[in-house]
This record gives sequence, structure tokens and C-alpha cells, in this order.
Amino acid sequence: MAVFLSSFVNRVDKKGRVSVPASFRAVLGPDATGIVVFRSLQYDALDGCSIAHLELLSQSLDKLDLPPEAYELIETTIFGGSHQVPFDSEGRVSLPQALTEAASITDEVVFVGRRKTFQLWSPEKFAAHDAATRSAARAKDLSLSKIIAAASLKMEGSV
Amino acid sequence: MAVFLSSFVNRVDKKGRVSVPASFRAVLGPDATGIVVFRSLQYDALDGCSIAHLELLSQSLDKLDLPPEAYELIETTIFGGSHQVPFDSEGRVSLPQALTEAASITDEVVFVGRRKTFQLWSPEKFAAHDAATRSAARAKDLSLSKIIAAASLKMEGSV
DNA sequence: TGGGTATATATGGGATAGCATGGGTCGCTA
DNA sequence: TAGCGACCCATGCTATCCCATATATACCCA
Repeated sequence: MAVFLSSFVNRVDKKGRVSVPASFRAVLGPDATGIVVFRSLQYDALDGCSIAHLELLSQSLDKLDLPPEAYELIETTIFGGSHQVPFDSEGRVSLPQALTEAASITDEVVFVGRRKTFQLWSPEKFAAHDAATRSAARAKDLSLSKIIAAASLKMEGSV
Repeated sequence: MAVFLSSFVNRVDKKGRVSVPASFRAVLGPDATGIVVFRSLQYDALDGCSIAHLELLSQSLDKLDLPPEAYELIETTIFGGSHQVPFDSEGRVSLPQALTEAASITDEVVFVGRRKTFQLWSPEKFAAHDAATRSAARAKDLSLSKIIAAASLKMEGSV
């Protein structure tokens, strides 16, 4: 298993600690000392990823010829706004108050796998977001089988 | 951890001392005796970095083919206007009054990590700047995955 | 197949060390 | 000698570590 999959609801104790789902920790690898968390640019939620992933982003930035204002945006919002949170011996992290407030997270967190990264939501916000996303997908007549069929056609064509 | 990450708010005591965040000191290394601080060229804020980084910047300047007026500008504003501030035994620095005034820093400072360097803001100014940056990013529909996707393409293309 | 056991995971609480912060004293300088 | 800055020590808070417990899942054996 190499990608973040499925979603989990975990409790936040009064010290602000949350268990990172074991399957997510497995994806991060046995050597991971923690995760990186920052505010999502699109939603009232948090984005999480491995430290290695952020380093990849850092290297990517150096390679891209981005306009100066884009650098500014990324450096301030991602690097300035991100927090590296280490695991304790039980695989928990403590989320900084600034971040939990921004995402309306109080006593429960939903971990949502998004392949290379994952998101942290308050249960209420996520329920609303999930419903909205589903109905939007339905309105666009998206379906998994259609996507796969389209991808297969494309691959055949390219062979 | 090799880059300056996340942001911290620390108090300035009446002697003008501020604790440099422990994680920033960790990036600077155990041998660092202090930091270098100078006024940001773009904002009413201060830029900070290691002494080593300033030397690197100096060397980079020599390699670049900049117009003479750019050299002039950089040498007077950055090198002329920068202050080297040493740590005390607790990891604190005293910011020169000329700099704190320029950045409207009074009794609290926000340290903002920007990978190779960091910034020092007054809390009020930073809140405004952060909000503006964030909404600009949202308007541009920037996202982490898009940036990495773009960087990956570029890296593949360059091979 | 069913019951029982063992392992892993999530969760909770207490102890401890690190860190931010504040104040005091000594020595240098003007 | 007065003022300023550098160093030292003290304190409160917070985050980290360590141990304990509950629950769910997987495993094993009859």
C-alpha cells in the first residue's frame, strides 16, 4: 500500500492529541518521525503529507520558473503556514491551535486519504463537503467506470 | 529538518529581547552564534537568515550578471542595512530599534518560516498580509498537487 | 464452526524535561 | 558615576515521554 486511502474518524483528547490512522502511518513508512500539516487553500480544512513530500515540493519550486508573486504565495501560505508535527510513541500528533481553529476542528477529526496527501476535516464540515462534491459529480454525470473506460481507450490509442 | 517552517509568535520583553523559536535555532545548527536581520525589500517586515546564508548570497551576487544599479541597490539596502544579532545564553536576540520601528514591531513578533530564510512581522501586519496572500492564492486556484504536478512534468521533460 | 485467546490500535492520564519569559547582577563604557 | 548591555539564575507553562486501559480485529485450536 503506497497511497493514502479511505477515511477515518479519530478523537482529539483534551491535550489536543490525535492518533494518525495506522494505515496512514504505514504509508508514511517506519522511518517517518511525523507529518506536515497546513491550511488547505481551497477549503476550511487542513492538508497533511509526509515531510519527504514537502521536501519534494521544495525542490520542485527551485526547478519551476514561477513568477515572483507565485513564490510569494507559496512561501507564505505553505511554508510559513505549515507545521511539522512529530509522532509521539503511540503514533499521535498534537495539532497546533491555530490550525484546528481555522478548520473548526474541536473534539473529532476526519482523516481523508487523497493518494499522495490527506486532509483533516471537522466531521460536520466534511459531511457537508462530501455531500456537495457527490451531487456535483452526479450533475456532471461523472462515474468511475466511465473514467476508467476513457483512460483505457486513451492507452490503447497510444500503444 | 533543514528548512525554516511554520510560524511562531513570541513576546518582546521590556529590554527588547525576543526568543528565536527553538526549531529555527535547530535549523541554524548548534554552532550558530546569532542571526542576520535586515529590512524586507517588499514589505514592512524584517528578513532574517543565518550568517552563512548571507555569505552565500554574497557569492551568488558575484556570479550573476546584474546591472550596476542593482548591485548598488542590494549592497546598500541588504548588506549596508543588515544587522548581525548574537544569541544570549537562552537563544534570544535583541532587535535594533531602527528595524523594529520600520516593521512596526512593539511587544510581539511573528517568526514566519520561508525555507532558506524567515521573516519577522508585527502580528497585525502579518495577519493582514497572510489574509491577502491567501485570498490571492485562492483566486489563482493554486494548490499543492498542481504545483507538484507541474514540477514533475518539468523534471521529466528536462531528463 | 464456534469459542477463546492474542495482537494491534486507539485513547486516557501522570510525570518530566524543554522552552519561552522575566528579573537581577556584574562589568564595561561614556 | 550613571547608563547600557551581557551574562546568570529563577519560574511557569507546554509539549513530550512513558505507562495503563479499552476495544476491535485477527488468529488458533478444539
